[in-house]
Amino acid sequence: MSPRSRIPRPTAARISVYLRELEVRLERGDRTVRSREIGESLGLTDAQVRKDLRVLGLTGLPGVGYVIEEMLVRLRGLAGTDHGWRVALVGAGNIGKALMSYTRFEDEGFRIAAVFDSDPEKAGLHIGGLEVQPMSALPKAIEEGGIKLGIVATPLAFAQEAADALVAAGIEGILNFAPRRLELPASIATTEVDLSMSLVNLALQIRLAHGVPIIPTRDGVAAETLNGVHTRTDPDHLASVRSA
Amino acid sequence: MSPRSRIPRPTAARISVYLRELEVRLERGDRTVRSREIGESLGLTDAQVRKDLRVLGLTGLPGVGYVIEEMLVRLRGLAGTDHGWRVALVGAGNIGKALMSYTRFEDEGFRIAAVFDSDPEKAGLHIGGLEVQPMSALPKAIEEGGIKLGIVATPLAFAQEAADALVAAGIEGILNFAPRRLELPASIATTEVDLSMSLVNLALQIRLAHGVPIIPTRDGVAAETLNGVHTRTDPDHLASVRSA
DNA sequence: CGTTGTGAAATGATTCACAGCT
DNA sequence: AGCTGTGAATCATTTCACAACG
Repeated sequence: MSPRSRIPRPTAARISVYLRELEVRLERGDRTVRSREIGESLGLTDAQVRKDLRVLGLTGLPGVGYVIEEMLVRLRGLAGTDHGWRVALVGAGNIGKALMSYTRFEDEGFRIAAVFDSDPEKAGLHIGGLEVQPMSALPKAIEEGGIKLGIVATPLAFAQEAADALVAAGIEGILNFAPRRLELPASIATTEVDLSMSLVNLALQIRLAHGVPIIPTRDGVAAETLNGVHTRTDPDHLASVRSA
Repeated sequence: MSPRSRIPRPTAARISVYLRELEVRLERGDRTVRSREIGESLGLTDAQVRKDLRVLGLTGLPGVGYVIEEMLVRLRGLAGTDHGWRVALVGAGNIGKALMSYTRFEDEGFRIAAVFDSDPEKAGLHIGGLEVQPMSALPKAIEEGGIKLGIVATPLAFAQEAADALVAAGIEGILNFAPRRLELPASIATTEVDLSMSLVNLALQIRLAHGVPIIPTRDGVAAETLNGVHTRTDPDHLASVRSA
């Protein structure tokens, strides 16, 4: 109960990256891996990798490295993807449909267990083995289905309403594809995937790397340039923004 | 030319977040905004917001705040979304199709100008006003179309090949939806959107917030708990991982 | 006035470098 | 002989606190 150890935020943000890297290496037939190898693949120093793994409760064998299978068990245990998460999807539009046929969710320990849409036209539709249900069916389905995660893939205007319905039904976390921040109780976890903003970030990387001129508006002195963010192979979420 | 000022990485990662926040406020009819207001919406301190804005070349009016329109011009100028980016999409599967009908790209200054798929079945298909072209048409279309950004939305097995084709054609940045790191020259910018990993991150937030027991394998002392990452309203990409 | 802009202090994360283990 | 685990040093970012400003 007493929190003795904490996971630094940057470390937490890297867990999913380690997970995917280790899955690739195991698939490839490797049984162990050195911190330097992981670091090279991911653009981190070996010391940083070791520090991360240590704080995640993973320990290696001097002279050898880390046992991949052991790491996977640990990391999947941390994420709970070993015991399987059941997920509710709200929104059966373009993005929703793409998610329904995204087979990789299953591989990583997630199952879309129910799909909802407020459009009566869509209710009843069968897509990818799932029947689209009306929003009225949501509370019961979530409670009885043991569903803990929700995905909001609705149009912008309906996103908050969808989120509210999920929260009211007792969901614990929301993956939000709508291009807005959702108003949520602090106890609900969220991750955002804003497709436009991903492109904006990509464009920014390019502009900043090339050196965009800054004109410090204050005193007349002008035309500095700034280098920034080369960030090859960058991933993830869990950013910058602190808790309330 | 001489880089005098640099943008701290965390600041760079927040630019797109500011951009979206300001768009919402302008739409709502606000003309100015205080650093504290932005901070409250985004979960940052007012001082941090002011520091960020300053390094981005934005300056406010003491006693009043910042002029939203001015900020938008500046930030869009930084991202280059004012002059419009042309984008090539590779992969006309489920995700690709969803992206083709994602109208928001246009609003934010991006236009999908060409779509390619290696599957001859798909070539010739018209989706959302665009004709799916064979991969052989890619180099010419990218060069002649002034296309600088590429999106990889292919199956896993074809992702690297798609990326190679884009790079060979002279693309500057890639938005990657395939669940693997792409092998790319250091000069190419990338942003990853890995849908499964987004869910993993969400699940991790929940588990870590609840306090997951860590058993420090080294000495027998067991069962610590760790609090971590509450991260409400978290966005973006541009992470943790450093450049090579 | 209330809010910006910013040095100085505090916090947090990464890198270094090497002792210790297998 | 090679690689882990980790204190100590460095580097980066955030917070504090307050003078300057419209």
